[in-house]
Amino acid sequence: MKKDFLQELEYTGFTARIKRLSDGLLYDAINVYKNMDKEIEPNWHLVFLLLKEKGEMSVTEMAKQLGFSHPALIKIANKMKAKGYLEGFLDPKDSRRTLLRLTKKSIIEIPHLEQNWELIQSVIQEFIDKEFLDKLTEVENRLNEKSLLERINLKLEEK
Amino acid sequence: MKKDFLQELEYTGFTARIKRLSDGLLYDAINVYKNMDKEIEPNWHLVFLLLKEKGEMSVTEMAKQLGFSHPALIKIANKMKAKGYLEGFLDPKDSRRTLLRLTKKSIIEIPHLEQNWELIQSVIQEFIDKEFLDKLTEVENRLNEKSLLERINLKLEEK
DNA sequence: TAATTATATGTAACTGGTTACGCAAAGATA
DNA sequence: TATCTTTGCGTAACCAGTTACATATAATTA
Repeated sequence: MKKDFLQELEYTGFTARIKRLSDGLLYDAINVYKNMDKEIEPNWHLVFLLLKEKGEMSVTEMAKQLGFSHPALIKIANKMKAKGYLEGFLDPKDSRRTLLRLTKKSIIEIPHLEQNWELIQSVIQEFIDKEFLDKLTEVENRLNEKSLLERINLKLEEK
Repeated sequence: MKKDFLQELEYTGFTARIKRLSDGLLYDAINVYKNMDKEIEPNWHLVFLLLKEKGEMSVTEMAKQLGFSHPALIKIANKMKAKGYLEGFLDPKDSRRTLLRLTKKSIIEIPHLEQNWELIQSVIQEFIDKEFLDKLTEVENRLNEKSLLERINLKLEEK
């Protein structure tokens, strides 16, 4: 199997390869959604799933769960609100917090959306397997314990 | 091991997890470089390596090798030129092409930079292993054969 | 209770990438 | 050779995320 430049670099090319993979998937996903659901953007998917499961959540909680900064989540939420999929209201117990929940429109449309998600999921299973997901989880957990930045600072101190 | 929301989603969370990993590594890398080499940015690394190996290359070739769009590569190259690490000149055989090469300054500084790269590489080896890289290569190759987008369009046609 | 500190949200400015477009040179074809 | 098509570069406009900052409320402590 012929390897490309980044693949040949082994560990050195790792970060760039993950970025390449991520960007590639993202731009494909944008196009997939463009064809399937004109109104809906790819990263709304997880917002739907999260709120479907939890009912309502604050901005910060959601950002943490999904791995975004809170300003990023606010931007996503504002778009979804503008299209009528999401509504926000003040937490009566803590008026600093804005809680978000799905609208009726979302609830009605979710079954239709789920068909698309299932299709996408079945395609993802074509090119990744359980083993890869497990390895990925290991990597995530190691980085969660100690980030790349922390690890490098430690090494620098050692010297 | 406690799983987070994205990890629990299995295949559905895959794209988002790759993105989370990619972004995390990227922002860490920015901070690492901020501490180590004030002048140098993380994604210059691969430009140095590529030109060190190939001597000189055109903008489009480099973009393809590194998985960027050509405008992205031009931006990176312009920054590197501004700091004196890179120089461009017209290809005498094809005056559409701009060839890029490393400057003397780059050649002199590369040994110093290599120390940092080795340190980073040794840290990457702490949280990924050969097996993970191999699995990643498999995934890349499958997607190279047929992208996510192509696979989904095929599935849609089947129906 | 008053003052301080911490947390939640929202906005602004920035960044690293993209796509879209225009122009010039090279290659292919009538 | 003259025209058409393709390729390569560069710029402009855009986008999804970030960090930094401001403000308001809640929690803690003197």
